[in-house]
Amino acid sequence: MLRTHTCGELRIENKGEQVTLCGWVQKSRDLGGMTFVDVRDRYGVTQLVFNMEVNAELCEAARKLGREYVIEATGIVAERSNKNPNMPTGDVEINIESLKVLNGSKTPPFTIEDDTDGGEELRMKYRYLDLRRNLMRNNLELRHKLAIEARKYLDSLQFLEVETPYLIKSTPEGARDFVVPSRMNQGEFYALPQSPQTFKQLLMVSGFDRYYQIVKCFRDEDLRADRQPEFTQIDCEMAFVTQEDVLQTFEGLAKHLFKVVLDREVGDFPRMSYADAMQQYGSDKPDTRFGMKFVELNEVAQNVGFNVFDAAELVVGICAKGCANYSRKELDKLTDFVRRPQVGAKGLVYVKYNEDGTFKSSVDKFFDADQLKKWADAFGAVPGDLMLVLAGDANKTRKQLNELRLEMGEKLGLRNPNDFACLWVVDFPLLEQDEATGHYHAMHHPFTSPKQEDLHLLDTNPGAVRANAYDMVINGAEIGGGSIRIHNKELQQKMFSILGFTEEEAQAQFGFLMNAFEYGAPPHGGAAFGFDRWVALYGGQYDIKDFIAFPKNNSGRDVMIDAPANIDNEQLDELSLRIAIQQEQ
RNA sequence: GGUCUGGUAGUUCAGUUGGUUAGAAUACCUGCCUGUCACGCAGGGGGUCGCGGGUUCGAGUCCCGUCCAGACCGCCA
Repeated sequence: MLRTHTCGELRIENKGEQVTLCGWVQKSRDLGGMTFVDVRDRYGVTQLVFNMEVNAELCEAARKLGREYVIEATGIVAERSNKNPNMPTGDVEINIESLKVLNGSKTPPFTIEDDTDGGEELRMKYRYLDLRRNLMRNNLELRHKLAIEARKYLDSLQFLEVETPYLIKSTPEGARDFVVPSRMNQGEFYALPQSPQTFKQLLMVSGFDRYYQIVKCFRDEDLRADRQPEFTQIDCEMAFVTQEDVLQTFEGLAKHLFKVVLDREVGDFPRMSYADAMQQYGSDKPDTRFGMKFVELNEVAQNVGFNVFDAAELVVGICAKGCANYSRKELDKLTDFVRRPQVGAKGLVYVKYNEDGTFKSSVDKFFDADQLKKWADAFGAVPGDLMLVLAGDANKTRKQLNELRLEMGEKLGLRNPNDFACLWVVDFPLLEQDEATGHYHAMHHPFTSPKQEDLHLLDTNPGAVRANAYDMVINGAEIGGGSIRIHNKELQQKMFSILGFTEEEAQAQFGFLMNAFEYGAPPHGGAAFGFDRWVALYGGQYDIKDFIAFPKNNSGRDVMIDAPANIDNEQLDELSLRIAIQQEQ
C-alpha cells in the first residue's frame, strides 16, 4: 500500500505519528514562507504543511503542485495552531518530510468543489472529474446503500437473485426495443430487454418461488429528467401469492429502506383505487404530501347560463388555502400556466373568497354571491381561500387540473423533498383504448391477470375490466409497480387475441411462455421498482442523472465516450448490414 | 415529431436603441508575502460572440436557416 491512512481519518489522537497519504491536490495556498496543500481522496481532505525554514527544497516542490495533481506525501501528524472547525480533520495537519508526485494533471475545465462552476454539458463530458465531487460521490454511496439494503431485505425473505439474459427477442408491445445485430445469424437481431418480465415468470414455472434481480433494462424512447434509455430496476417475482401478499412484501421493502437508509418510520401505505386517484387527483400517481383534492362542481355550477360550464362534461376545481389575496398578475400567470400547450386548458376560472366574506370571481357576470357560496361549501372553503376551476372533457380536464394542483403545491411549498407520502394505487384498468385506432393495449403489460369478478366483461366491455395490478407511488413519483400474472395458457391466449395478435403471431412471439404454462405453472405475481428514481427520491432530487455514474444526455448520447457512433464498413459487412441513410463525408 | 429556453474568455455570466478597442467574476501565468483554509497584494496572458447566409454605412445585438445543450408535450405495455 502506498498510503498508511486515508485523507479523512486523521484526528488529534494521531498526533506525532508518521503517516503517508495519497490523493489529489484540492488546493494549495502559498504564503511565501510556507505553503499549505489540501489533499483529497474519497474519504476527506487533510492539510499538508510545507515550511521554507524546515525544508526549502520541499517547499519549492509544493509550490509547483497544480490542482488535481496526484501525490504521495509522508510526514508527522501535528496539532494545528489555527484549527478549522469546518472540516473533520481540521484539528490536525501533516508536517511533510517527503513528497512524491505520482501524476500531474492539466487544469480541470471546472472546479472540483461542492459548488462547482461547471455546467451540465462539461460535467458530462468530464464525468470522471465530476465524480470526484462530494455531491456525486455521496449520491453513488447512497445508491450503493440502497442496493445493499434491498438485497439484505430480499435475501432475508428467501428471494434468490438470478441473472437473466440481456440478448433476447424483440416484441411488438410496449416501448421500442434497442436491437443488436447477430453476426452468426445474419439478418437477425437480438433485442435488449425492456424488463426481464417473461424470464422471471419462467423462473416461477421452474419453481424458484421467490426471485429478484437488480438489473439493467433498456427502452429506446425519448429521455426525460427521470428517464434514461438504460436504467436499473429492482425486479421481483413470487409464486403462490395473492396480490395482498405482494403488496405486504414490498411495502416491507420500502419500510426497510426508509428505516435503514433515511432513518425514518413510514406508516402503513394507504391504498387508493385507480378510479379514485383519477377522480380526486387527476393522476394515477398522486402526490399525497398535500391535500387540495379535486371537487366536482357540476351540481352547483351548471345550468345557470354560463355556457362554458353548461357545455362541459366536467366542472372541477381545487381550493388553495389562504390564496384569496392573489393579485390579478398572479392569477393571470396561473391562467397562462394552464393555457400552455403542454397543459392545454382553454382558460381558468377563479373565485376569491375574501376575508370579509365577499366573493370576487372571473365569472361574476354569471354567478351571484349565493351561488358562489355553494361552490365554497362544496370546496369546504373559508374566507381567505382561492378556488380554481377548470371545465371540459372529463379526462382531459382532470389531467389539466392535476398540473395546476402540482403547480400550486409547488408555489405554496407543500412539496417538501424531506417529506414522504407513500401509497399503493390499485385496481388499474386491464386495458387502454387507443383514441385514434380504437385498438386495446395492455395498460400494464399483456401478462397481467384480470380481476376474477370482472372476467365476464372481457368479451362484452373489455375497457371496464380491472386488473390485479398495482403501483407504488411516493411523492407523486411512480416508484414501482406490478401485477398478479396470468398463469393459464387459455387466458393468456385470450389476452393476446384482445390485444390484436393473431394466434400465429402470439405463438411466434410468446409461444415459449404459453408452452411453459402447460407444464405446471404456479400462480405468481410480482413487482419491479425504478431503482434510479428511488435513489434520486431519497437524495431529494427528481433528476436521476446525478445518481447514475455515467448517464446519457437529453439526446441519448454519452458525450464522454461519444456514443453512439458509426462503425467500420468491415463490421457492417460481417453483420450483413448496409446503412441506408446518406452519410456526410 | 412538436413547444419553449439558451449558446459571448478555460469556466460562470453581463453586454442598453444596431454604433469607438466586447466587459466582470473566477480560473490560469509571473512576482511579493510564515498560519492559510473562498488566503492576501501587484501585474499579465486569454475571444472564430456555436456555424452559414441575409438586412445595414455598420451586426454579439435584427431576420432566415442550421448545429449543439436543457426543460416539457407526444412517446415511455
